[in-house]
Amino acid sequence: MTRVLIVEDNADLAYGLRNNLEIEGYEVEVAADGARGLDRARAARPDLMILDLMLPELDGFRVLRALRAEELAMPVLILTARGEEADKVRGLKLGADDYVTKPFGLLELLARVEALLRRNVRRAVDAFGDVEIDRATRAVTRAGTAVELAPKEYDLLIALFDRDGAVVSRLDLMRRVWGYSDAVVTRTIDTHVAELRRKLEVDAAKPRHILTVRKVGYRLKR
Amino acid sequence: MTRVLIVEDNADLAYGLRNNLEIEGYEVEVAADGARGLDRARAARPDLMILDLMLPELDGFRVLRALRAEELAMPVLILTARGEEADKVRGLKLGADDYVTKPFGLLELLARVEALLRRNVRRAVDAFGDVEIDRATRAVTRAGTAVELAPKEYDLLIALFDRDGAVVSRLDLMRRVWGYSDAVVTRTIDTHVAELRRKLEVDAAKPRHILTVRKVGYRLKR
DNA sequence: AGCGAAATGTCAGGATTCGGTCAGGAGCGT
DNA sequence: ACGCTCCTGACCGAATCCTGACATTTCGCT
Repeated sequence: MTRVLIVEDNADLAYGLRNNLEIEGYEVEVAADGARGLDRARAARPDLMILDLMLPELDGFRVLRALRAEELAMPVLILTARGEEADKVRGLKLGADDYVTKPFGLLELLARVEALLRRNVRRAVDAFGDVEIDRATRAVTRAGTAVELAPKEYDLLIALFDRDGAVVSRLDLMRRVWGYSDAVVTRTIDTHVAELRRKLEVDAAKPRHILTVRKVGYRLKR
Repeated sequence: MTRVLIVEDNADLAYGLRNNLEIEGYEVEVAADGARGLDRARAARPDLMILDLMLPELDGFRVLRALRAEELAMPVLILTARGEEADKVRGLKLGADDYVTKPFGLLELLARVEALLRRNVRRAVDAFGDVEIDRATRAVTRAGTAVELAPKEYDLLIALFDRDGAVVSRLDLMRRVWGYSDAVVTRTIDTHVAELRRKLEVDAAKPRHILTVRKVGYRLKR
């Protein structure tokens, strides 16, 4: 499910957007000011953010800057007021991916949202080593032969894969895969990692892709 | 220039549709009631009609019947209210070519408009395995012999088919087939899938096309 | 190098969740 | 009233998941 975060203080506009995006099949969350938007971006890691630049208190520019400083890399579509050419340019310089000028046509906005997501979505088939992942069907193959992954295993694999080789902390894994907000002390994560290694590594005892980072978490080396 | 006639009494909705269709490059005309719609269909001979079924006075069904009686053969896309299964089926029987359930997503509507206009040129028959789907008549055959599908079953099949082999989540199915916006906890989807398998699979216990993706939904493998 | 604590790996059974199946009943059109 | 369709809740088996005990590894410290 593709998740979209709308950061917009105008409740009516936000409501309209939410409705239409939901009808298109997105999972939508709305934040009414910049601070909350930033919080939700950190916590929920949406796939796309729609950001009004004109916000009370913490304005859109600062939200953008903070986002990029924290390396939250989701595409951002900014909403600018008509004629504010300078805002638009400044927004794009700060790392926005596209802009829409208010008042905008719904269709235009939806088209841009789709375009951004499509551009951002990795190729339909991801791969590392001799493992291939087909996200459309949730099918995984190793050296060409199908590997049956249980749901949690697949989710875990994706969570690791999407971080592009960077370490994913246990807490992050708990959040992304298990939906918990706090760390868990059991061996749950390790067990699933072990299972993944068994199924995807040539030698599970000497993993070459699914690596342990002691005291932190795991990472997936391509 | 492709011309579209919208027959819709809700002025706001008609306005929104007109705008978006015009942006897409169609020439659009709006009629606010059935009688006027019929007049314009006769006089302007549009390439496609978008017809709300719920109209004051002369309702959509009568417009449809009159159209077909006069052998005005342009494709007709009907707008039905959520849950009005019967209306939809009745409309299709009266010669409508496709339907969209309100509230609908613009992108979905545009996609269907395009599909209808395209189909007008060459009528497509979809197929997977030994199953064939004729969208114009909602008829399905397996190994050449007709299979009777209930409306929900057909809609479900189409929802799966249109995703081109990708997984369709339960939530998506709920939205696309049932028009709900939130997940439902009952066995509704599963029973209908079971029925589809019974009717379309060689061995329903070992489905080769309609596949379960645990924790997510179903997918249709061609 | 040797030690110990902490972190991670391993494993197996028991608990849980999920999907398949079914029958009953409501709703609706004929 | 009848038949068709659809929804629902209960039941069941199987897949999946979690857990806690134990083994092993890692790493800082002496």
